Amino acid sequence: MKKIPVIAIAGPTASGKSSLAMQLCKDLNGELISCDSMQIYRGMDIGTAKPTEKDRAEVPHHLIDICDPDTDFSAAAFAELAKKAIEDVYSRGKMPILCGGTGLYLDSVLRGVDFGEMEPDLAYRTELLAFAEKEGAEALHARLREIDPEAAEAIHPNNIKRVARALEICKLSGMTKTEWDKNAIRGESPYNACIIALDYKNRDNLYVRIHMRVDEMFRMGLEEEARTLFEKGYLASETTAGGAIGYKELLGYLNGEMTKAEAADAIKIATRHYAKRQLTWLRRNPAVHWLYPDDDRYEDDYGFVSAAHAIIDIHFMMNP
RNA sequence: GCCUCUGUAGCUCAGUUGGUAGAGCAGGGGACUGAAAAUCCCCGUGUCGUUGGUUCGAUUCCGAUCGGAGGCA
Repeated sequence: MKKIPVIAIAGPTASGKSSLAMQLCKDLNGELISCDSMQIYRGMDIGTAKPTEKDRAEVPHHLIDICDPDTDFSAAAFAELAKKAIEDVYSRGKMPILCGGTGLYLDSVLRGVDFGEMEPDLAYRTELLAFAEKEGAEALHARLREIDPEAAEAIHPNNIKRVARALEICKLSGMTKTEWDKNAIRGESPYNACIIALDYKNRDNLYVRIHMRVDEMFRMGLEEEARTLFEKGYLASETTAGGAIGYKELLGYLNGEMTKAEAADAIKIATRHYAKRQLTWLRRNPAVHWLYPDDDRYEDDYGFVSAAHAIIDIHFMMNP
């Protein structure tokens, strides 16, 4: 059976993914499918650098603003929705173009992981974290080692979140996490994906873009947006949305614990760290085609976009 | 002009009772596959302001000198 062709634009935050993806959508009669763990939340617009109304009117965007910030979301839920979106776009004769910085989400979609039905067990999670708090991280890790030594070997004892997650999967699935993973990733990817990832020759160029973007967010009213979310109780909770960069750092300022300048600085630092982690995630994937916006050989934006087209053309020529 | 404090890693600072030094942050690298903008792991040689002296040996003690902060005039 012929695989559905898709294009994926990945890369660290503020690298220029969105504008490249937008241009490709226009050039290739495509629709954009966001793979971003924070842009799915309504009301978090400025801090997550969501595409503008104008952009969204020009090119259809999928999987943005699909739930409220207090919703429990997961990579599995995302993969399910993304699969439907891709099939929908493709069935209408358009090119699905994925774009986003959440590596786990992107991979979950592209690998065609079969997650199956399983609701998260939040009560058990809390219980495990409380256990680690009281008895120590080593004690929690020992519990996992007893049930699933292989998974325990792979996860550092200090990483209690992931140790707890592994135990949760064991409990819910009735098998070890190691076994569960083997079952889930057995299937081959249903997509013929051309993955392009952006990086900068000079890391400072990326960081300057990040700094400018954060300053711009403040000018656009990030503070007001954060205050609104804060008042609705969205930021106080332990939800995924509450961990979003740009909001959690502003909490300290809204509580009067730091100045606005200090909060802005904290946002920039957190964003730089995040960008670095995104690059680490992408670098281990041998399938990605790297593209450098600050490469001297691109005289202008047009040259850069042309390079992206060349990569896409070659990919689909060699993988029809 | 005099007195006191201070000058150590990109930044903030420890420290060496004289045997050339170490934390946090920043920065770099890595992991990650049903919470992921989350979570976790690894990486610290720098003319110890400069210059004389004492000493086997000084970043550490003494003198001078140049920056910085404060006080008295």
